[in-house]
Amino acid sequence: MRIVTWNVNSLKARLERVEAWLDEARPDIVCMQETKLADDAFPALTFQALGYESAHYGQGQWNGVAILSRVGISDVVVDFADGLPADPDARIISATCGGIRVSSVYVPNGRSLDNDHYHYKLQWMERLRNHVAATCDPTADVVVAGDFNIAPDDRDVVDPAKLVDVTHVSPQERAALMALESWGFTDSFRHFYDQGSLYSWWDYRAGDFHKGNGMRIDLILATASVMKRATWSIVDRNARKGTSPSDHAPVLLDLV
DNA sequence: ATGGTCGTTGCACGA
Repeated sequence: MRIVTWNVNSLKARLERVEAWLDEARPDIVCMQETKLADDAFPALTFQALGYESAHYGQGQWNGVAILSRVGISDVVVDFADGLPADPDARIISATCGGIRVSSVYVPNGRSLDNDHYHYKLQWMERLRNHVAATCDPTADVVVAGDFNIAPDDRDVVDPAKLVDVTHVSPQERAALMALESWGFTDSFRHFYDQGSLYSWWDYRAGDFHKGNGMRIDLILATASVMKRATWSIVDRNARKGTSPSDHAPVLLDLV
């Protein structure tokens, strides 16, 4: 079974490339972020023709998350299931696919450390942990995959010394991610590669991709029972090349 | 040399 997370940065702008990539990589479960579509604009029939059932939670214009599955999709939950007031943004959708409880998440960017959006980001991460703890068992098959907008540690950036007092690397953000992982998750890519220099996002500007100036912020978190089945993980940076790419590359995790 | 590009929308803003 192949599980993928990919921030497509507008499915409307990216559909042709997404279709071509799905045909090539043949994933079984795809967690997608930043579809930037309303639910009635989501191209479910296009994915159906490629063999995928799907569930989408969008608002149009910004955000928007989806799950595609070739191994069934049931018990779809949009937003957090914690009884608190709904998140104003469409940033999380969960479903059961092939026996795995899967969530596709688009963690808030944070913008800057002195921005209200940064506090929203930290609160969102805490709420994500509570959501997982309330709805899942750490001994079960659970995957939370998506754009976390957090580089877990200094191996996940090019030059840590240049990243002081900025989002994605602050101790508070990293602690929030560690708190989520401590519930029972492994950063599956890191399980297979303990070196750095393999990133999942590169700014469109300044030729960052070609300079290798990226960050690893797209993660597939998996519980122990899923990790026992894991055989390899990779970032497909080829998907970041060529005409009209997303600024993120897909991350893959294969299970037996 | 400290910018630079995208995607949205609408004549800026978010990432």
